[in-house]
Amino acid sequence: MENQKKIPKPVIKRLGLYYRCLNRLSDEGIDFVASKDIAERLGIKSSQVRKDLSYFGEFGKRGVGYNTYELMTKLEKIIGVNKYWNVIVIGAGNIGTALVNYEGLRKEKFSIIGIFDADRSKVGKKIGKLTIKHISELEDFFKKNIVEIAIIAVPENAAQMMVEKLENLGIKGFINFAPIKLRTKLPVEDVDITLSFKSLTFKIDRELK
Amino acid sequence: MENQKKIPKPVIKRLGLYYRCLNRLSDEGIDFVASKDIAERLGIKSSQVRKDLSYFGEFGKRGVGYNTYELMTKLEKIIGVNKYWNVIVIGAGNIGTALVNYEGLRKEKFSIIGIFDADRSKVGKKIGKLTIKHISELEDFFKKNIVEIAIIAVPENAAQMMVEKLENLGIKGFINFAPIKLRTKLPVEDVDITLSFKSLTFKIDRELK
DNA sequence: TAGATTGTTAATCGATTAACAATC
DNA sequence: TAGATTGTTAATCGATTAACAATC
Repeated sequence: MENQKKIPKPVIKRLGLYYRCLNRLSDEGIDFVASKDIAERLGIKSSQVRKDLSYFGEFGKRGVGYNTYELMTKLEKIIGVNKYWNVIVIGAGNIGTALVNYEGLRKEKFSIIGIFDADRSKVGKKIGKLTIKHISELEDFFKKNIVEIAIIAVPENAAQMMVEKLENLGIKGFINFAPIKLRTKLPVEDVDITLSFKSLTFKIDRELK
Repeated sequence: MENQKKIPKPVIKRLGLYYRCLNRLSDEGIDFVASKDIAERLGIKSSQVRKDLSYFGEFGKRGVGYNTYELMTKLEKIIGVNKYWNVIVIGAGNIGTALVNYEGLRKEKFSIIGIFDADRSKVGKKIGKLTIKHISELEDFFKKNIVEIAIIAVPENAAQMMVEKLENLGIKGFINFAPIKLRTKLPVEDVDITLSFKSLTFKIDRELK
């Protein structure tokens, strides 16, 4: 229920953290939890937890806290991981291969159902249970499968072209590993581990925390 | 030169983006660049570029812009990637293995010089040019090598213990892949790809950009 | 009831941006 | 000089936090 107020970007990032935290609490057999407890585990303020949740509804009981399982289920729906998402990987290089092998994704409701590469010498090779397909097979693949998310793991110069092709085929969003800003009207999440390393060295040199 | 004013967190994140952008411009043979051009490539405002840079000095020429190579070199020093950093990986699972194989890190001045695991059945196996060592060999390894950064790629329950061990051995900072908040006085950068996926599905469901 | 904790408001804090004098 | 673009100030915008009435 409730307001269609604009959700601040930092809140979106924290939703996943809350969800993860609730999962842990649930595993630990904790049935009720106060915003203060969640905040402590995540190293933030309890008022921030309450404020963030308030964008989506009223999930707590005053004087008591939140029902762990109930809030977890609510967050699951809000984030959209109450169902499996079909994902394809574009680019069977180092990153693409690693992602297909990474079982963590599937656990979090993301199923990689295909991997594609432009290099014909890679086509036909197996990665886990998947066989690398050629880029030219994409169109056909979209006809036979529901594909929602594409992981862009191709070199920089090929990324934008692939994005346009996939947009035309009806993809819904991108996880982008190419070190470039993608031009698209669809949602994109950029991932660049080397940027994290650079933030770290900056902090180390300045003795920041 | 200049002020020891506090650097806003978002600025730290953008430094790497600026550096990357300057690298491209340099490759493209562009000798001078205006803040407007940098901003356009990154999808931000030119005043933000100028303001961000101003925390570290005056690098431009009015009416002209910035000398690409010069600014790149300055940023390199500011970020701290004007030298190589020695990195070890803790945990030879999926993520740890992928990182050792990922040549992108070395290109960005991060050399992985060791990988460690608690599982003795993995010890002795090769990943690229490295041989997996047992956790118990860490102390000795620190005596024989300069180790600055540790990548935590072990399961959640082992992460905090490893952090404390490494802190005692004199590590300077952590890249953390464990889905947990590490308690340490040293700088940490958390990396969690599944969080990016969750932000994406949230946006897809709400038709946000 | 007494104690605890929510949901929300208002105050504070921090980051972004427009605007412009300085100057190449 | 005329035009362009910086570096910086001040205004705006957005996010966090403290505080507290509501209520379990």
